[in-house]
Amino acid sequence: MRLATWNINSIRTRVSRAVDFAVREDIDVLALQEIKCKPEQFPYAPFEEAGYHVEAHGLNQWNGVAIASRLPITDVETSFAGMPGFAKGHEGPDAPLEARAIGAMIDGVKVWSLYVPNGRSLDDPHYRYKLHWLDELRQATAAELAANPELPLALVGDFNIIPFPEDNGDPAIVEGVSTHVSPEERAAFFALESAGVTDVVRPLIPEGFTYWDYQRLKFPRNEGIRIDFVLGSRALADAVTGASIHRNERKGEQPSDHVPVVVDLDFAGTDDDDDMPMIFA
DNA sequence: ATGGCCCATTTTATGGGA
Repeated sequence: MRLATWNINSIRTRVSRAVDFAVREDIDVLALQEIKCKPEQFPYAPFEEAGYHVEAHGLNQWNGVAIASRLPITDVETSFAGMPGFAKGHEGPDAPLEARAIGAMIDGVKVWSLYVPNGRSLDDPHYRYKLHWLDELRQATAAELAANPELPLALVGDFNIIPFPEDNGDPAIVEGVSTHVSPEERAAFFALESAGVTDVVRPLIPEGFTYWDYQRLKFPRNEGIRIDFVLGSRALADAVTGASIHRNERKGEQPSDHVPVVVDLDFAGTDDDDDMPMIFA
């Protein structure tokens, strides 16, 4: 399986970019974030003509996530257990859920396309929402893997966290001042490791940005940040044979401000049966 | 001079993005 994640920043504006990329790169599963539309507004036809089935989750013009797949999709979910909601002036347990998660089983792999809340500023209610959302994601992930430790599980998407100082090439994002780099956000990101998932791209690609702001010539100056990740359970990580960050997708007409991140998975090479020897051809 | 963008919307302002 060749699995990609991409914050597309409006699928209606960039549908040809998304489909062209998927076809050109031979992607089996494309997880999208920020589709910025409702399911009935999603441009399904170009995907279907290219052989992809799409499951989309969107409630309004904000957020929105989807999974496009050439392989059969089952067990679609549009929120994880405990996922909190948010609305202006409407914090708390009864706040409405946003369209920030869609999960599905695809060829034995559980894939979640995630769009983590931005946080806005350190003193904003949205920041507390972001930390709560991440803590619930950690708990849901831990529970899912406790119930099925051998599950190949992929949490992919825009995490809106810059894990390491070297992932921040944007001088506008300042440690101690800005969101995305606070100790609490980084702790929430690394706490996902305790739930059983790790960044499977980092070992193969130690350096590289996935987002450059549209403003102030950030891309030509290479003042980007690394915030888009593929986190995998042990069974998934053991199957990774390659990874790539598609920096060229930031170029050209009407790019998204994010670029795709791709991982190659080969489960045939994984010996996950303790009683049987590996069979070599 | 130290800024310069882009998206969607019951659009000509506003909310959101990181």
